[in-house]
Amino acid sequence: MGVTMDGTKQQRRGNTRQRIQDVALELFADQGYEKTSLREIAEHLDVTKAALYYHFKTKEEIIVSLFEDLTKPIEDLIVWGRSQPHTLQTKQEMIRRYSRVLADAEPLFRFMHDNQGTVRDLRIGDIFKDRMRDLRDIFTDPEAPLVDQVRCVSAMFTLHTGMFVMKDMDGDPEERREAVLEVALDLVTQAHEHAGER
Amino acid sequence: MGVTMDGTKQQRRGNTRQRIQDVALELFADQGYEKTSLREIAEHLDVTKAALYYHFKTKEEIIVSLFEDLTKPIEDLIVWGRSQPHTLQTKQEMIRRYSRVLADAEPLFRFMHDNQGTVRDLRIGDIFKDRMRDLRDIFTDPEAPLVDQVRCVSAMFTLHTGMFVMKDMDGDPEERREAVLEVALDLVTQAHEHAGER
Amino acid sequence: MGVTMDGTKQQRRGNTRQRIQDVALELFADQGYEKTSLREIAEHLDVTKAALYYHFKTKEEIIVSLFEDLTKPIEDLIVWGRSQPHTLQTKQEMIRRYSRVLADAEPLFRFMHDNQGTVRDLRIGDIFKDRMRDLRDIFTDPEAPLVDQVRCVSAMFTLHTGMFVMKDMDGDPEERREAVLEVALDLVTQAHEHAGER
Amino acid sequence: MGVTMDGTKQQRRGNTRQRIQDVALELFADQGYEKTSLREIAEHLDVTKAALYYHFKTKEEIIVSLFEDLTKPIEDLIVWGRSQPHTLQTKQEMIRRYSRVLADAEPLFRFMHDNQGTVRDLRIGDIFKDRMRDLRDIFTDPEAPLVDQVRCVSAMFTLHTGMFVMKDMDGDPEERREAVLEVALDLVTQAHEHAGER
DNA sequence: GATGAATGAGAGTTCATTCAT
DNA sequence: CATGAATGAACTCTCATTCAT
Repeated sequence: MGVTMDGTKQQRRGNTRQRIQDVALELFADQGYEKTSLREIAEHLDVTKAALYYHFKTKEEIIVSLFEDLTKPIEDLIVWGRSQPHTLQTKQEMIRRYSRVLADAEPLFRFMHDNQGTVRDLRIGDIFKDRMRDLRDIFTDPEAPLVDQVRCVSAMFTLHTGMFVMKDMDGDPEERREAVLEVALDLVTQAHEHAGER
Repeated sequence: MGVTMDGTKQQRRGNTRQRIQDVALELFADQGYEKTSLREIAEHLDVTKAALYYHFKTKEEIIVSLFEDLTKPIEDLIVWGRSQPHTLQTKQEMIRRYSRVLADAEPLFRFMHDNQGTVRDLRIGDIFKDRMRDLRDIFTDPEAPLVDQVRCVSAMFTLHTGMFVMKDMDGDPEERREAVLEVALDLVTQAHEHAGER
Repeated sequence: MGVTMDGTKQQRRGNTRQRIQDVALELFADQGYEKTSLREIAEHLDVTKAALYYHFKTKEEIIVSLFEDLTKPIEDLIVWGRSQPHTLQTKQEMIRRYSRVLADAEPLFRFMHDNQGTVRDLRIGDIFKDRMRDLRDIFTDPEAPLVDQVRCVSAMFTLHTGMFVMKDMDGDPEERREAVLEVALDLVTQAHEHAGER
Repeated sequence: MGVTMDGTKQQRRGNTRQRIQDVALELFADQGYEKTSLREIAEHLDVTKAALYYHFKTKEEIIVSLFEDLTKPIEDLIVWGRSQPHTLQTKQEMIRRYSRVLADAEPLFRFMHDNQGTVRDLRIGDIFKDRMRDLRDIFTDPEAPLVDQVRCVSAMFTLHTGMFVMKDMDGDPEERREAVLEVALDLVTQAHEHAGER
């Protein structure tokens, strides 16, 4: 129950779980997982810590739930990628879609990027690693030369870098996004071309 | 003091500071900064926590000292880069040297990579950011098209990714290192070529 | 409500109170009173904690209710004992009946035995103490020498010990029960004989 | 540092560990292990909770340390018992000594008696069980009839009961102690006599 | 050059209990 | 007859830090 202007308590229409997730994600992304305490999350929501435990069994479960809810689009992307022919077009489209996925769940991926060490220790670490590998396996031909495999991985991580590290570069964000995308597309294209030459 | 064969304690003539740094770096790189407690460091050294405070004023100072001691090569690289003409050769040589620098202080850079969020909050965050910017400014012509600037940044981060993320890829490490280097070199070369076309 | 084969919930026509008692006793006896949480009880029953509060006002009331329901036989035994002449036969028969009572409500008495400190703080502590005193007063003649009073108390507690402590002794349980009973009977007999000698 | 009459702080001459044990034992014996919080112990000592953790790694370690420090006499008794011939005299002397041991470390054994369930879960549970078995093996001849074995165990537990349960009986404590001892001695004597008859 | 002893702040977690629905 | 949502108080435990010796 919250407090209204006249001091009475107010119904929370069962959206508390969602609100916890929202606040937690914001704080996790801003300050990191370990530096964000449950007290802090609770205070932001005007709830007691115990309330958090009604909705989530542990602190880790909060981040796991966020991960599970927000990485659905990546799973979808993997499914889609697997259903397509392994052409250059497909790979380019994958890069474009992946770029969009990252942008849509920016806070989560910013969190993952800034806390790679922490994430690895959490239960989501392995899952995330698997997803990354799945994506890579769609981009790269395991028979391809190592250098082309690297190019593809580099394309993926260029998107990450573009989102989370180049924030301080000049130019407006949208322009930068396009430039990053172009470089990533170039990388997969080059990787593919060599394949054709073989 | 350590324990010798006859059970007596042994002098560690003044190298304790160094030993603290060594152990701390190992633990920070393995477990992260916040998940490594001073108690843990002290135990690994068979010393009390208070002893750490004799050598370092705070926990943060330990990592700062590591950073300062170990990033000298990057400073040198920047100085060198600035003293050279802005040719493609220079940039390629920079990439090669940077790659070596990363490899030589692998634990520190692995730590920085895995704990980007934490690092940002620490005092070293700004310093590191400045270094990265300095490097970038040597690689990229601020007048160059955005996409080429991105390419150069991407080259640098490809080296990072190659060191800390692609560990699970097949192939032996040395081969992988070379492949990564090749991709990075390609990226700066492309960035440069376009510049020439203008 | 439970789950039937077609997935719908099933009536538990008013026996929930009973089921709570059953599960609670089992858990209390196994883990102790304080180490058993209401959450745990509720989960075992596939019911919410709040449901427990519909049937019992507090956690303590659960154990009180168990105690009241299950120690009726002891009350009966006391009533019977008082109605009999204070002969040796009576005392021996009391021992036999007491032994049976303990065996019949084994989990409760095991709980009481293992948690004597806790029980003392609970509301049932005093009640139980009174019952024990009542029993003792039937066994022992307050005029009898102290040593004989001790013998009678010892007889009673030998039965307890026999049930809850000697579980790890060799021999099959039934044999052991009889041996324990024989020792207890001996003790009251000796107490009585001395009385005769006076 | 403590507070003196004039409000200044006072040295604690390194006896804090001992003081923690003393206070903890008193509270554990009075209220039980789980119902005694570390906050409570700390407050009694005018120290912070963290100070307790300087001296003991966990709450359980406090009780373990008490157990280890205070049950040495039982170990000694076992050693002594094993070195003696298995005569009636030995057994009787064992009973007498055991009675004294219990009296000397009364608070610890009162705690053990009142919290048998808790003790079982703690690390000391198994150790204690072993000690009891060792004692039993000295008292009882494994070849003896079951009923005589029971008599011996009963003798031991009569001593316990005498110390911790019969407190509310009339008569002065010393008289009661003697009466209890007499009953226990009788029990082992009877057990032994039967053996002779075989 | 280092230790022993302690602190204050705070962490995550669990508990019995309440109450509107 | 029972649930969903929440609370407040307590818990054990850990941390970086301090300081007299």
